Amino acid sequence: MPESDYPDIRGLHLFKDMADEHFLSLTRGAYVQNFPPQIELITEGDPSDFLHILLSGSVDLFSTWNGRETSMATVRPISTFILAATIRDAPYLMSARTLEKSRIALIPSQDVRSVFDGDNSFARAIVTELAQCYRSVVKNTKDLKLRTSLERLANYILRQQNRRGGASEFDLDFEKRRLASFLGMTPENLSRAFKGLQPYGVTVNGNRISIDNQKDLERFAKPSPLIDDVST
Amino acid sequence: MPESDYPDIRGLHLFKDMADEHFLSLTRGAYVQNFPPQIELITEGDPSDFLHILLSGSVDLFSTWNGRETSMATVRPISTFILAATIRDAPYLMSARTLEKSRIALIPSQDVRSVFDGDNSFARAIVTELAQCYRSVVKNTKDLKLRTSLERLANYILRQQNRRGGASEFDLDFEKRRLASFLGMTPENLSRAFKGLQPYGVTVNGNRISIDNQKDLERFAKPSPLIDDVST
DNA sequence: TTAGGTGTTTGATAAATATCAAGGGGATGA
DNA sequence: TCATCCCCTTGATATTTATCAAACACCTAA
Repeated sequence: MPESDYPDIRGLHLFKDMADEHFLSLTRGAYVQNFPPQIELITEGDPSDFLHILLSGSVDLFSTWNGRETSMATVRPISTFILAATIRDAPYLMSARTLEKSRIALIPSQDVRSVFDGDNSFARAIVTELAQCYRSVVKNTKDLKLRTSLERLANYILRQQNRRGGASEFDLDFEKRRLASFLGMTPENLSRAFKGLQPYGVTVNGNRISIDNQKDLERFAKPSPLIDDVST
Repeated sequence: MPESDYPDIRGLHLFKDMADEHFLSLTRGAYVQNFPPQIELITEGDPSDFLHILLSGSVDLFSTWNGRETSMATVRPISTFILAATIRDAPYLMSARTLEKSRIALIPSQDVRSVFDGDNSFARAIVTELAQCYRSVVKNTKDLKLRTSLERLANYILRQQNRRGGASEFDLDFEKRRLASFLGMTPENLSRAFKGLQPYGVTVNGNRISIDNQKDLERFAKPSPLIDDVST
């Protein structure tokens, strides 16, 4: 693994407080690779040989069953993915594919587990990270079970807006059909859902979303910190 | 906290390997309480003051939004709940209510966090537990997004059957309307879904489920270890 | 510039799911 | 024993969501 990648990884909350020697023993066995778009990095059900760290690009986590497929999450740099499987030495529950050209560090899961046994601040960082991941998935379940697809879309738009500091116009950062899959609907219905938000002041032009009437949209979407806040 | 409760709690994976002195400092501040049925123990959004451990009885974790409510999980003894919120010192994402008369140990979250900082085997046990919880929720999301309600019910029945060692007849262990909510459907539709499984050899009589044609049901349900296995 | 290809949108229709209203059945308590 | 309550079921209907087919828009490469 090239030393130039060290700072990025070291800066992650997960690795920030651990002892230098342990960090080194993680990076010793690690390697970094560049992948083209649309490469399947991980297939669900496979043993979790590596903890993955996305350094640049983006990765889609998805799952399949009985010929159907659904997008579970999008990973953006710089963050790890498939941490829980690594920790439990259990098979991956989700598959992963690159969405664009991506640079990814791979740390042997075995190394992660043994350093985790020997380095307490690393173990603690993992706990915090996992608790965060857990809470994200719980929020997602609430979103799915308590809201209609129109409400999910409305709240998604508000969350995106928040991520961009509240701008009233912004571009969707991925394909609509993947957004549809992530929101648990078909592309056709996403298209209709965008229209269904017009009465609340949402205009769509290609990938560009404008929120013309913030208040109306919020009144409809009823965002809740216990579902929509990213951090807590 | 009465000493008679120590062994049960100490036996949990979470507390098994920790130092005696740390276990004592957890139990010192803890107390045990008996609750009648239908008591709301926790309200989502509240600060996570206590880690809860269910010693006997059963507890429903549920969430609400905009006047709607959905059951997220059922907790059975002996296990903890609301671990992630405790760790992150973040508000509860789910509410909890007793389903029957329940005995619950309450450990101040502050104590959990400080022991967690000082006891490595405790920290590691928490990681393992959290990773497990995370994976459960991911499986649940896959179940929700990839399956129709009929398929979810069919797989639920097979999972229950597994939990009871494969018996071809068993009783549902909770109200159908809560099962419906857990599976993400209305009580009316659950009722119809049970009928919809008759062609696959499922008979329902009150709370009693019989699987008359295991093969047929499995062929329809297509259970997958990556969604339906409890352990991995 | 044009021809394909891919992703999106639209319309028509079908399927799945929810809602509303009424009826049934078992438990509980007077 | 009967009345009451609560839950579950059933039927009719409405809403939501998916599917299928076709048109459209945009991009890329010849």
